[in-house]
Order: sequence, then C-alpha cells, then structure tokens
Amino acid sequence: MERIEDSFSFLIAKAYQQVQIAARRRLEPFKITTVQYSLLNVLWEQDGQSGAELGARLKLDGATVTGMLDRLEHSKFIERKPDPKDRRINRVYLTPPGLALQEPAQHAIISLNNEILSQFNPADTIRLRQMLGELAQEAETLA
Amino acid sequence: MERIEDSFSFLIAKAYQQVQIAARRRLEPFKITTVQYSLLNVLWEQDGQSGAELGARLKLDGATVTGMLDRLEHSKFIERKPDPKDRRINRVYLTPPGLALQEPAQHAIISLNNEILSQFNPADTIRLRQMLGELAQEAETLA
DNA sequence: CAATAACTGTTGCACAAGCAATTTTTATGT
DNA sequence: ACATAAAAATTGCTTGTGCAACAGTTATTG
Repeated sequence: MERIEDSFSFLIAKAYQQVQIAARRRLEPFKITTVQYSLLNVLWEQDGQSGAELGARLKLDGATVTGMLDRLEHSKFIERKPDPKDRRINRVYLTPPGLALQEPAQHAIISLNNEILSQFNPADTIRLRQMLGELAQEAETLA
Repeated sequence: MERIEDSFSFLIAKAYQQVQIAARRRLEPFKITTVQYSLLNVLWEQDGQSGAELGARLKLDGATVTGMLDRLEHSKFIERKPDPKDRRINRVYLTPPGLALQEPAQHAIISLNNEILSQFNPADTIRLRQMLGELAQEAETLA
C-alpha cells in the first residue's frame, strides 16, 4: 500500500494547487483569475485571435474558452468581433483596460515565479522546467 | 515580455493537467474521479475518519469535501454515520463496493505513475519528487 | 456558571474544466 | 453541383475548488 502523499499524481496536484493559490492572490488586485491571465497573455502577444486559436495555444476545450471569454467580455477586458471573411469565427480584441493590465499583471506573476524558484539553484531550476515539460508530453501520449 | 509557455506557473499547470487527464482515463472503468480516488485512498488506510480529518489530509476546503462525500455516498462507495460522542462530526465509512475498489484502482494509478516517470532516471525522479514537495511548501508560504 | 470562542458540517455563489450535442458555416470529394 | 465532412462557437451537464456565511455543538475562559 502507498500513502496518497507518496503518489506522484498527488504530489504534482498539490504543487500545482499551492502555486495556483499564490498566483490567485497576486492577481486579485487586477480582478482577473490565473486562467484569465494566461488567456490575456496570449492576446497581449497578438491581438485578434480566434477562440479556436486561443484554445489550441492554451490546450483548453472550446467550451472552456467560450466561458472565459464571456466573463472577460463582461468585465470589459476584451471584445468579440465577427471575422469578415469567415462567419464561423469570432475574433478577440483587447480593450484599453485589458491592454493596461499587461505591465502590472505580468510583473506580479513573473515576480512570484522568481520567488518560488529562488529556493533552487539555476541548474536545478532549468532541469525542473525541462522535466515538467517532458512530463506533460509523456502523460499526453499515455492518455 | 514572456511567452506564456515559458511561465513557470503555466508549465506546472499543464504538467498537472496532462497527468490529470491520463489518471482520469485510467479510473474511468471504476466510475470514480481522480480526487475521489485520493479521498478513498485515505479511507482505505483508515476507516471512519471525519470530514475535517479528510480535508486536512488532502488539503481541501470543507465545502469541497462535503460535495465529494455527497457524490461518493450517492454512488454507494461510502456511508456517513454520526459520531456518538461529538454531535458535530460525521464519520465516513467504506461500503463493500468502496473497499473492493482498492486493489484495482491503486494498481491503475501506481502503474500510470511508473509509466510517466519511466522516462527519467532514478536520481532525477527522486529529485523531481523532492522539488515538487519543496515547491508546494514554498508557494504556500508565499500565498 | 455564563459569555465567548472555536470547531464541524452544510449551503450558496463564482469560476474552471472536460464531454456531448447542436447550429452555423466553410471545405472536400466524387 | 451536391452531398458529406470538418471546423467554430455555443449550450447544457457534471465535477471540483475556494470563499463567505451560517447553524449547531463543544471548549475555553473570565
């Protein structure tokens, strides 16, 4: 028998959970959630993407993206505009308030990541990032 | 500017997500979810615990535990019985079907964890487990 | 002893997430 | 061209999560 705390699935779930909670606290002043932040991040990089593109980039279900866009639109950080060439598509644009979030929100999250990782030496940090990436890849093929 | 894929918070979220999806698939035949599995795991170790004890062990909010117990009770894997000494407390007991899940469900998850980690050498695996634990700890203090 | 604090479980609310099914629109293949 | 397939977005459903508020019970403390 194995204690649940020794199960690797549990370990990564709890590491994720705690990072998640810390990130949520840092983003609270900006009135966005962690997942909304990741979506905004993709938009800060390139405006006017479709919901499908955002979902592919963030590896999120289309239905999840729809809900997130609903809430982000409701809080006036984005706008949906129909694509003139393809009527299936809604393109997503940042509003001025949505744009204004970029500097402070990114600063908050980058600082947090640095603080969390500051306990490891640079080589370990690099290896950890590598392993997390390979882990996601491997789990995906096993799914 | 940082691409979201390079953000550590995103990295760990996606690693978690993919492990989660793989685990869900493996548990599908048993009609339980990954979080229900972790709760059952604590019960397989020791029957008759209170909701508060389960929540503390799994680091879950009381309200979350209530909902999980509702669903596990509805699917007949557990039972709630009032504590005779302390009328605030409900104690949670496994039913025979709940007990019967232990062998096959644990086997499924342990196998998955081994498969996922098989890409790393033993030293890296140990280091990864260490780092994930320290990560959770550190993020918790930063929250 | 009586007032207050702490604990346990529950409900309600909001957000996130995946899956299935549906609608509308565009692409493909014969 | 027409039928079929594929893609995009949405809606509905279930589960999980955390937070806040609450009721009932037990502990503490002045």
